[in-house]
Amino acid sequence: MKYYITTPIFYPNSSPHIGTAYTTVAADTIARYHRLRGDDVYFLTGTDENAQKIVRTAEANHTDPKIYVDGVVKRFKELWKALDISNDDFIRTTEERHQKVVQQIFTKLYEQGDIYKSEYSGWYCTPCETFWMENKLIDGKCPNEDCGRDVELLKEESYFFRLSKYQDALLKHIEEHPEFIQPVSRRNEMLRFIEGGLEDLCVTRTTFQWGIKVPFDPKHVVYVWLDALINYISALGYPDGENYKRYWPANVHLMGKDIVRFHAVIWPIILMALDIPLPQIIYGHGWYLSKEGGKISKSRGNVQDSFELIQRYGSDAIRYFLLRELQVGTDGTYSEDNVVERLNGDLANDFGNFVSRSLAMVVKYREGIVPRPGQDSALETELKALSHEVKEAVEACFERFDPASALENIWRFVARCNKYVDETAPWGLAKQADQRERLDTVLYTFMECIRIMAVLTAPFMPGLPSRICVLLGNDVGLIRWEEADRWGILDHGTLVQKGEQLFPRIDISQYTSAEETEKVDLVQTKTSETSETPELVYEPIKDEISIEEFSKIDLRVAKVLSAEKVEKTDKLMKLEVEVAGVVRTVVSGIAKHYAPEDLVNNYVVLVANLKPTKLRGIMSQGMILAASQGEVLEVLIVNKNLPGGAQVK
RNA sequence: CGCGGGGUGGAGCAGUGGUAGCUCGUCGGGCUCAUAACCCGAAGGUCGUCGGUUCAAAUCCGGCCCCCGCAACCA
Repeated sequence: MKYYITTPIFYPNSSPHIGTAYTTVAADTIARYHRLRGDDVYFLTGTDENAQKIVRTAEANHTDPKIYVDGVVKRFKELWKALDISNDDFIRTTEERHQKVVQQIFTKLYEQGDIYKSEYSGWYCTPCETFWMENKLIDGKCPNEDCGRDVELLKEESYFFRLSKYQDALLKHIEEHPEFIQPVSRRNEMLRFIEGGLEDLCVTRTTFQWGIKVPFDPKHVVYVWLDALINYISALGYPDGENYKRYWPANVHLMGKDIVRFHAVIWPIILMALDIPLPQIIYGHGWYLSKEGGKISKSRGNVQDSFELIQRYGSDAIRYFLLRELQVGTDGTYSEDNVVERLNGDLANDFGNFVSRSLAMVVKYREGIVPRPGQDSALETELKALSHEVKEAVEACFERFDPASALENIWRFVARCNKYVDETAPWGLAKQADQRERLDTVLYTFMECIRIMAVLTAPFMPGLPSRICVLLGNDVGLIRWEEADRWGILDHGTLVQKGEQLFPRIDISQYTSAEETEKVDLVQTKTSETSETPELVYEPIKDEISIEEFSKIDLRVAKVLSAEKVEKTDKLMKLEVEVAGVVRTVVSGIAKHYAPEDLVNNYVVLVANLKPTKLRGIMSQGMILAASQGEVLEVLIVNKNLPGGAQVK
């Protein structure tokens, strides 16, 4: 059976953090599982490089987009290698093999009328240099209070993809294939979204050049999704490639829940328009959130360097944690404490310790030679039945894309093995001469338990099998999925060794101090190392300006008369300030950091001559100065009793 | 009323009509092969809240409160 599995292609606008690694680790585990079962697996991942955001980030780093992207892509590949990701291919959307296919498909869709040229239009106010949506206009004039002048309809030429034409066909497909979008919560969401009506999608831009050009109209660049989604077939060599014929349609596209919409709407419609079979399953998993409940992201300052984590705990442990902790379909909590808890509890105490103690006994009581087993007792029979039950449960979990439950089941077996040690008490048997055969059976069973544990965990922790095989007499052929519930596989007479601990326990106190010193390191490296780190912590210093240019900005002290949160927004606060004897309304994005009463009667710094603008329907006349870095924000407050209106220079 | 997810013993989570379960933590005991690991036992929950359906509700229906993500929004 062929099995084609993909991850999304990632935006290389910064290095991947541990949350984004989940999709790839999960896909890798599924891919490895299918390979172990003998399937003909193709596993694809890659990077989505044709985005405007990339250009901006590159500019901020004073470098060429291509050079910048090459650097980040290298980091991605290194990370996947560090995490033992076994992808068969890595596609970059800047590669010719991809661009060629996108252009070909674009042309085809255009020729058959599914893509058409039209205009992307908006009302433009020349003095304000602003586009306005039709519904924002006041009496057909510029809504800017100080302006109110006529606006003109300006158009940007654009190509559109006829999503609407395929809406019904798509709905029909989703309804007829309940497994198409998973889990069900995502499916329901998508059904509701599509039923709400699809609008044709704008698929080109003329305002920037970085990207794939429309072959017959090169001033247009293909825009985001139409380009990105096609990677799933361009990587296979569509339309004539061997791999395309062999692997398409995909068995599953795995992704985070945020991009299910594009995969469940735009992608199937592209394929329908091209008369290509649709992928079988689109699976949207949840996310890792930080302990505080927020998203893991750089702007929140809770991102930890993935390489650092892998180096500290090992790829297998990190993979185990990621796969074990996130419950299917919902969001999970990430924190380093949890990683250590899982590592110590599940991997060191349960798994690693069982391996140690059982090998130690074979070495101690039988000189490391695996004995020939005698008659089974009820205990062995029960253990064997459990291995069968667990194997089947794990297989069912893989069918449902549920690695967390799969591991939970495997650990039922691990726990049972530890209990078996207690029940059989080999140290007692060793003291009784007439229990020699019984001890042989028990010790042999131990070794088989280790082998089975290695087989079951192989897809999740790919570093483990080879390490365990070394302990069990160096036979690399021991890892066969179909033998996960068969017994009597390991030859008696095999010489085993104690070896090193598979998962040494982590000392919590040692690790916390390590984290603190690392923070100091980070600050130091971030300041010295500027070009190396793609994740810029500081905005680059802007270009020089003259004193004349600076003097155009009129900064004034302003007294806050009143403040209130703007309804239905998270960040906005509406302030009444007094400056130079005039009362002004200012809207500011500080509501997350200040309560209204914290600001009233304080003197703040106002950019007094900034062009007013409307925010959530409220006209804001100026801007309050505030310093911010990551999560922290502080409004500049003037303490001496300066009158509202005093100049700031 | 923009869309969606969630509120279950101290913590993190399972559990879609019939004695409320898992992991960690806590307390007590056992064992000594092992990585102060392993095994057994115990304490601890009005399953957010109010109302409804039912012989029976964590589970189904309705109202409300709270948390989170997306979207919007940082002049």
